Amino acid sequence: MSFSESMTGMKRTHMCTALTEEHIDENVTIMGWVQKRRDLGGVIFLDVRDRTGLLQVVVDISSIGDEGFKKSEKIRTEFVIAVKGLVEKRTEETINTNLQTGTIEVRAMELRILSDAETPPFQIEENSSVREDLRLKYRYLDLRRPDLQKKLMLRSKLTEVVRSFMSEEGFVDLETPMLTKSTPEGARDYLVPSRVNPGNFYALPQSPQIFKQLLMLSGFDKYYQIVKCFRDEDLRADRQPEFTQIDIEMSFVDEDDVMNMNERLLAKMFKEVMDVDIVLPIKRLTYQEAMDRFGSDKPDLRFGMELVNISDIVKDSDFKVFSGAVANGGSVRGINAKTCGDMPRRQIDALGEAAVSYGAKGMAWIAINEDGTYKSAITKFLSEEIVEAMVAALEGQPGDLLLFCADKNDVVYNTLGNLRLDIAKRLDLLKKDVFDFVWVTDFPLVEWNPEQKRYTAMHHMFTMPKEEDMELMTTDISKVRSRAYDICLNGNEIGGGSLRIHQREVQERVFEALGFSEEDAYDRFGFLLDAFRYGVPPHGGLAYGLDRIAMLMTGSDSIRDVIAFPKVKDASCPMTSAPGVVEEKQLEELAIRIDKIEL
RNA sequence: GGCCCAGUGGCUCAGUUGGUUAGAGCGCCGCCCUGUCACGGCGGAGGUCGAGGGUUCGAGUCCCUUCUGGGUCGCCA
Repeated sequence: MSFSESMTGMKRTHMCTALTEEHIDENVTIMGWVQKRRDLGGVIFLDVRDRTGLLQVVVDISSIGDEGFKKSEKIRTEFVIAVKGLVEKRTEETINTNLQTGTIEVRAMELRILSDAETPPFQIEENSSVREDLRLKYRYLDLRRPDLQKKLMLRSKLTEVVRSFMSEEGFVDLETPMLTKSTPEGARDYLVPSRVNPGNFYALPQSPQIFKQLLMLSGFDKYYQIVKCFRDEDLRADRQPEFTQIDIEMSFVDEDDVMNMNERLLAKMFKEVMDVDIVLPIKRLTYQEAMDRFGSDKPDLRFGMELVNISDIVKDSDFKVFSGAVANGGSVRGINAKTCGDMPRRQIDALGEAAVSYGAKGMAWIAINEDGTYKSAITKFLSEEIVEAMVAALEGQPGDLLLFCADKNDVVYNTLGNLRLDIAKRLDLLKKDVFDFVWVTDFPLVEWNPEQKRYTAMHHMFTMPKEEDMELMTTDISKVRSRAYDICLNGNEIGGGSLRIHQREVQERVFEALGFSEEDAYDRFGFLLDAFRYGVPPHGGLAYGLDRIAMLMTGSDSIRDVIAFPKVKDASCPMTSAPGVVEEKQLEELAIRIDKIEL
């Protein structure tokens, strides 16, 4: 039986933790949820919770009267109550140092139950260890937990800082369409059927890329938008099908202009939200350097363990795994897992299995015993001289574990780059309170897509090639570098951007190089190419993954923790059960027939 | 789509080589208690061990299938 009283005649005067010793002897009215009740028989203590925190209410029969006390005895966890009462100082012995408001309490003079509540399916408490699927089914209860509230409020603070900074810098906040045109390149689109154009579909934007470029062409000069974007791809801890970008575009700028402005933005974000000082300018690595040293285009610079190329040392050895890889145009590289020399064989084998999952055929290793001798399955294939040179190249010391991978370069990078992270995690080198930024620049313009057997844009098709590489466009496009840049934080890509092509003929050359006929290009991007006839400012920009930044700021392991209502692995929502089937009538109106449903 | 991990009262977990009636803590319900704040005391309810099938004299435990969730590879311009 539901039970509730009217709020009429009561007005909240303070949030729970707004009350301090300065309010002693004041009459106040507080409202919130009952976190905990401690019924001692003749006196009842209630911890009342709102988004600011907890406050203790004392219900005493001498203050509240018979009827009020009787009512209070019915109060249970998560009831919503209003309390009119007197702020009192606690005696020395009854101070609770664990509570922000622990030196005071409110003596209830009048109490109303605004809403009763069933016992929740899990306890509402900080740092819950409840299974996430249950938490997400009852997300509205999960969101009552202080840690999640803090994270979402930090996110709100973050967007507030961004908006104020962008506004001060003269950026214009402009909205772009959510119902737009599908662009088959890149990620899969979410499609929206059109009722008035049967058989036609909108796509939800993967990013406002083309629109923001057109806004530059229109003369808005500086644009930004905090905007939802959609990608119909598989989820990860740091990937949701709908996510939020801080989308930025500027006219008459080069790389340094964009990067400098964004460094100031990042510095302000981290100063005002986290009170963390970022050292400017932020380090820069070229893509090639990032791959060579860290095996990743989003390197984690919080620790060393850099990759070392030992191809020259082993290229003439009799060990075919090594010499063969070099002969085939690949390389042999290693990393030094410091202090891991005593790792049990089973764990080394597990690393080897991980290496295979990263694409390698295997992983070679040399453990250096404390007495300087080696434990290894490969040293017998190599001369003592080569082994010594390998150890020296990796600066191996007694107690170290050296890991090697020999293959094509991209496999070697991927394998060692990931092993480097696995080992760092094991050695607890990934400190969450350290924020190490790096720009990665000079990305290749294109990458080979083995499935489609053609080159596809690495960033996107509007990315400007480097001028000095322009002549390679027709001879060897795989070597063309682009004027693209990513901003990485602790091994996460938190943003990326580029200077855009603003010359129509360059854009057409890129389309052509990517295998688009003029007809295809016009079919898909004709409006953009047309627009380019009418005066285009040189422009460029950047887009941040807001969720990822909030995730890293809050030390969360998943962006689900900084999104109020996230989706789970199969892109469904456990709370609303979206997506769901729709009525036949709706499908008819949209001229859609469901062909097959796999059950 | 592949691989790995998890699923046992409302929640978090334990459960030995397959062997009596499946346990604990928290929560919940009732009674008692006027200074608790992890309140305390006494009593109590609550389980098709995710589901289905199989092996076995006997399955929470072993095997197969499947569902749910998480991680990851592919994928993500």
